[in-house]
Amino acid sequence: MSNAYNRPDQLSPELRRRVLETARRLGYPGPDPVARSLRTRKAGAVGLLLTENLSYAFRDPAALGFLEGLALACEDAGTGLMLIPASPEREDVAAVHRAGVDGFVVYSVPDDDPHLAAVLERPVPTVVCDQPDLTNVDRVGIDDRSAMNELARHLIAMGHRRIGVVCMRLARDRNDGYVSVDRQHAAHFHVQRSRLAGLAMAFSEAGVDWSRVPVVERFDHNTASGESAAAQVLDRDPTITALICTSDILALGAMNEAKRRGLRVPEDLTVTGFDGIHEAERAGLTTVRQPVLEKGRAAGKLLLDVGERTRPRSVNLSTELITGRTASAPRTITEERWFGP
Amino acid sequence: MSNAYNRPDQLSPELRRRVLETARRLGYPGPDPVARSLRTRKAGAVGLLLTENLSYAFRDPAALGFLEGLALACEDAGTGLMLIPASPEREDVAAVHRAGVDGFVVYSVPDDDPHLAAVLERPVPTVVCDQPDLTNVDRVGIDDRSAMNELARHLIAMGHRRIGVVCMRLARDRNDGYVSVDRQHAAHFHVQRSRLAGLAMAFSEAGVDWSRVPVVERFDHNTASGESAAAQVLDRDPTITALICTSDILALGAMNEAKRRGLRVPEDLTVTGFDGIHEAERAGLTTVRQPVLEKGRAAGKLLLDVGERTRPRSVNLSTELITGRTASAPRTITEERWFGP
DNA sequence: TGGAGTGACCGTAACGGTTCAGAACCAATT
DNA sequence: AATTGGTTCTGAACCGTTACGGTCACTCCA
Repeated sequence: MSNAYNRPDQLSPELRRRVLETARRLGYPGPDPVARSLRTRKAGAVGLLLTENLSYAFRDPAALGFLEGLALACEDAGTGLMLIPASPEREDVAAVHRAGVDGFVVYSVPDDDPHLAAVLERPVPTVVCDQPDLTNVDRVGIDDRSAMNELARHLIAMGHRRIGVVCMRLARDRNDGYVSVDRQHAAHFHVQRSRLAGLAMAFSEAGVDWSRVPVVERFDHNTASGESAAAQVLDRDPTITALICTSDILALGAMNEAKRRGLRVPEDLTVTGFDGIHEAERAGLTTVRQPVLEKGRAAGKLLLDVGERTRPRSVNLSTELITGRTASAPRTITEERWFGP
Repeated sequence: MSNAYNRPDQLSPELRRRVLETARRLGYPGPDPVARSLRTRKAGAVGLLLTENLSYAFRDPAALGFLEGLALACEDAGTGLMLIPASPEREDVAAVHRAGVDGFVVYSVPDDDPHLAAVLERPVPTVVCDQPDLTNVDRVGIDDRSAMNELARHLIAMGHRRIGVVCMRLARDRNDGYVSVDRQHAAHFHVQRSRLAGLAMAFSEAGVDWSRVPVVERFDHNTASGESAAAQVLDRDPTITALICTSDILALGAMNEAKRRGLRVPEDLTVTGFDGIHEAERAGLTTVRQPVLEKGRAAGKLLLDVGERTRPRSVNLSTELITGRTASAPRTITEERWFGP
């Protein structure tokens, strides 16, 4: 029976014809994929864990690019891609247990995520993208720290010393406000932690006391967050010359807020982002471009590559500093040089 | 054993503890989801069939909206969403056979699609969105014909009689060029066929000879297609006062081309779209808004709604005519009235 | 004290395929 | 005639789980 469908060469055409004929007559709908998966130990699909309301993935351009790359890799391999329903609010990891997949791709989740823990218990290969950074699990990502460090040096070279920072959520708890250095170090999101560390290192070397740099965190990732965060920083510290945001979305929001206050960018305020999304390019944002689509594709390839099983493997993709039109030397540079930072 | 994991109330805490303890000691990774699916006849996932390069779904805003809505419905139900790798180039329907899912959502495929045929053979519920329009299969969509008809009447009321039309692909074969009335009627894509029919009806009633209206088709759906298609129409028929596009993407391309030619929109040329995507709104496009996210959500709900099994069910969502800034009365309206259309 | 009732626990039979060993058959060789 | 080789076909085992019914010990009440 099985042979009639899957291995036509193993039996005579006559028998095959007869088998298929009776199968049709009996209304047999073809081999059951689940039973097949059980026997062959292959599900023909990979699971994607996002731990974020799923619609986030469809609205955030960076996540979307990743998703597209992953989908392409799966398509190439003829493998299904299953989106696991794991919103942050539901602690219920049953969905992870129920997923009939050959492996998982985990995209940008906090290191204490319960769904991630459930994934790692499953006896299937896993690839983590961006975060967390786990030893003994395959990984795809970028060097967030040095990428941000490079951007910081770029601003420092321009003369910026009085800066403000807007970053994405650092942990699973909501903290829309200022971030202590302790919280920065304890952040459960490796990516944000690294980007802040890159900034801290560069500015410390330039003689700036990092502990006095205002860093504001926002839980939700959208332009409204960027706006309110920028407002919060500018309200407290109107003398800053640059506002560094850890994502383009936040930076676009910050630019809205700057315009609302009548601040010209970059003449009155330098604004920078991170990601290199399309909208940022259109706005001429100074930012760091990371290859989001390639990240997805690399994650898929790594997971589906049955060869090379010398785990763990780690892929670091390269980033590029994009010098746009939103960063320039601060107006008050000479004055600042005089008085010191 | 099974009870220890899934039904703690069926056994004493003591035994449960002992079972779990030994399980851990033996390195038992928890119940196998595939075996469970086989036994319970529930896969806990629905399949999505797109029959379009998967990355299309992530680039086309309308498709993306649908995807988001569907993902939300699945998330609410705690169900996985599996993207089936079925690019149009590969005739290989094995992926459909291999998918361990409880049902399929089919989004906008031609009526002669082989993957669709394979889906319909599977003994699981199916919901089709937009196209094709099959009797005895659940359906979610809009009334494309009357929506487009309403838009046409809007333009007719403004005085437009000399029009050109740009539409998306009408069949699986590539035909980048003019479309005969025969091909319009024979189109394998129900949605495009209906939209053209809505136009044809409105303009025929207004005294326009539909067979002489230039209709140009493009296989690829992007702004470049809109540009070249608009160019093709305007080259042959520079006297048209309105260019009606069957999608916003095409319309945005058409506007680019108009600008390139120094034609002002809407003073020199009226341009309209269809879908109501975000970018169209920003551009002030006159178009028809359809609730893409709701379509996805409705499709998911229909599929997952275990109750009501009086099939087939059909959901028609309502559309809305958006009067933007890209349509106005033709400049030559008095002249045209004098000489007739 | 016996019998019914209750609850905890356990054994077994599907679920629907794939795979593989070996039977059956036929032809060719020794 | 017996052995060998090769092909086609059949049957049984197995994948890991859940549903179900049966066993057993224990309690409660007459």
